[in-house]
Amino acid sequence: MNSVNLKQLAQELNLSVSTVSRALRDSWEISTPTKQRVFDLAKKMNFQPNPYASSLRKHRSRTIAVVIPEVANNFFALAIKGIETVAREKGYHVLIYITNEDVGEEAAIASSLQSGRVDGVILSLCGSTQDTRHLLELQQRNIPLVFFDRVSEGVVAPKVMTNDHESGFIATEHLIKAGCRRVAHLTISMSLSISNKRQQGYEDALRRYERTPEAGLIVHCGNDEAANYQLIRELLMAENRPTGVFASVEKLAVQVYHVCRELGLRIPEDVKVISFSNLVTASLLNPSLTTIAQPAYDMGKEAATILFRRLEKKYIVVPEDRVMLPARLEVRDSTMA
Amino acid sequence: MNSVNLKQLAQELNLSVSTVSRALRDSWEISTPTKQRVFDLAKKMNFQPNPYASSLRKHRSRTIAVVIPEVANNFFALAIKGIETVAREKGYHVLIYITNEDVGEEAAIASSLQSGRVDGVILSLCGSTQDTRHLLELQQRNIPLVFFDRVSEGVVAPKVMTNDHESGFIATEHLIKAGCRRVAHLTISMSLSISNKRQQGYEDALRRYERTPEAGLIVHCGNDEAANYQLIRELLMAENRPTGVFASVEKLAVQVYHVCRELGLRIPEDVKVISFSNLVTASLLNPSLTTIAQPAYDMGKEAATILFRRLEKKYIVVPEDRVMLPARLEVRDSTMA
DNA sequence: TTTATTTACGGAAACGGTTGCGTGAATTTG
DNA sequence: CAAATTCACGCAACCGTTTCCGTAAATAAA
Repeated sequence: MNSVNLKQLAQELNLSVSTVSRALRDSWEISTPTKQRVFDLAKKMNFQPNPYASSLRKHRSRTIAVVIPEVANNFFALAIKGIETVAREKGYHVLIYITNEDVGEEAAIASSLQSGRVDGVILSLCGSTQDTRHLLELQQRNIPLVFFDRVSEGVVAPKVMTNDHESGFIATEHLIKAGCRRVAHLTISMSLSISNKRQQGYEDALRRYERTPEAGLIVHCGNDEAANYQLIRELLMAENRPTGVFASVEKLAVQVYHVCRELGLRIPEDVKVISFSNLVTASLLNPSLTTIAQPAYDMGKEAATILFRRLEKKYIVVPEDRVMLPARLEVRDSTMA
Repeated sequence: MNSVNLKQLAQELNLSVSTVSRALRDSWEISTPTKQRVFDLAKKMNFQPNPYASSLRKHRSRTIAVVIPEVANNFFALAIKGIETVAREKGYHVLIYITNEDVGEEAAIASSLQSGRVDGVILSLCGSTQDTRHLLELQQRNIPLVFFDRVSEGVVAPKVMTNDHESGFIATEHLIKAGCRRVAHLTISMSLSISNKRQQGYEDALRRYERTPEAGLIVHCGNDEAANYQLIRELLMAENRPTGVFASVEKLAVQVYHVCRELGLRIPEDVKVISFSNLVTASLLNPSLTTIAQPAYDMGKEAATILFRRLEKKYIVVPEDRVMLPARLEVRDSTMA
């Protein structure tokens, strides 16, 4: 283990432990020459203060938790990168937890975070979360919580999100203007606020262009890839199949591509496709995919920044910040007229 | 903060702190009825033991660090998922650190991990790492280290890797058999062992088919996307340009696609492309990309499993495990004859 | 019945920093 | 020159758990 500690430094320098501690924290109470001696020896012995002793005494761990539904997804990966960047800048450490879209796991993780292990939590809900008691309990323990992307409307906490309603509207409008008469929407959750907003945007766009939303054109997908494939397959095999598909997440767009390939449907001639996505290869797909790209990296940075603001200046109490970053429509071949 | 602690439980129950502590750990020294009383109250008061107090006392944090060069990359994202899965199963927590392919950051992170913050480290080197003193220092502090994918040959530690030499050979052979006379290799590092092995496999395949490796056909790329693009552009604009390209990482293959698009080169007619890659969209690219796919998720799980074996049973000392998981060749249109 | 052992628990010392308080010496102020 | 500050540092309590001992009572062995 790490055996060099304050006591050893103190002994070596004929100083008290407290003096060494203060010197290392550059306290004004310690004379410059003494500080220098301490710094030098600490460096020479490669002293690393035990973070757990410090955390125990100070009730601050300089550690945050990031809880996300999945990681093998460019959006969340970029968000993590943004969070980690800000965190390391601020001298914080980042614990990562993956819920695998399972509320049970999410609740278990949240519960374990009540121990004081982290100073704050950045979280993106899993698709099935309805009951948010586990998150309220976190807050009751005075552990600040910041949502990003998949936020909870029921929990009062800062939220970093994109303009989902507007984006849903734009995506749908884009398909309509490209000539689609029947536009379908693939969604992942009935409870997630972002899903509902995107769907609302979709429906509003339909009405704006004098179409009636049809239940059959809204497909609720889940976490089972094979089942999703079947749902999409049925959608596209129907006689009055849609000529445009708006996917709320990229994995569903990928499935649409596969289904079209199987059914011999041409994109964009037979079916036009648009999707929320941060795929780096969107422009290289066959055909290239029109996307609504979210500023994932910036969202991560923003969420982290808000959290650290709360952690470091407690006197600023902003119970419900809402940061809305714009998503970008990137038009490509999959929606060509 | 979390205010319910052992002392409060003890007071409430008219027991000593030590008894409550033992009861919660289900010690045989405590009678069954007492244990039950303790359990009940702990549950009722939602007691969560302070992990830092415990870590301080036990010199074990039940936390590991994962250090990777980047996260917005399906390979590393899947590896993290594998690691996190095993870790949570074992009751461990996962700290994540991203080096951004910068040795300086890697060294700083390794140095900070000497504090005892983590019980072990899982690491994938960054491309520029040559000096590994910062890793040796970790080991001197008795912090177990496990490499995955980008391993260091100079450091004695368990390594989870793929058959890079063989894969490099197979990839090159595949291009040759598809009819490529001149095969280029795009690599990311001159020091990384996996890069060297892949390149060695490439060169051995060339010799096996009676070709001489040419320096001009081996392109050393870096971290600057634009610079890489230019390098690849020059390669493919040369009069005696290669008819086959073997990319050692997927981001370079993506660049090849973009360059070909700009130059009007057809894949696979003019240039055939194969790449190490875990892209989910490989089959949907235009044209679909032939890949060497690494079992990223399993590599993460394996690395974590080895680490925990070390952490939990110290008496089994296996200084240098080497686990070699096979990569899979997935033939697609980008290498069609 | 006496002695040895087991049972079930309490006391207190760690773990390694942090910090409130105290103090002698040096310096400044009146 | 006396009094008030300031300076530079040490002492010891504290954070919450764990664990080494110790011990009274209960039980078992002799």
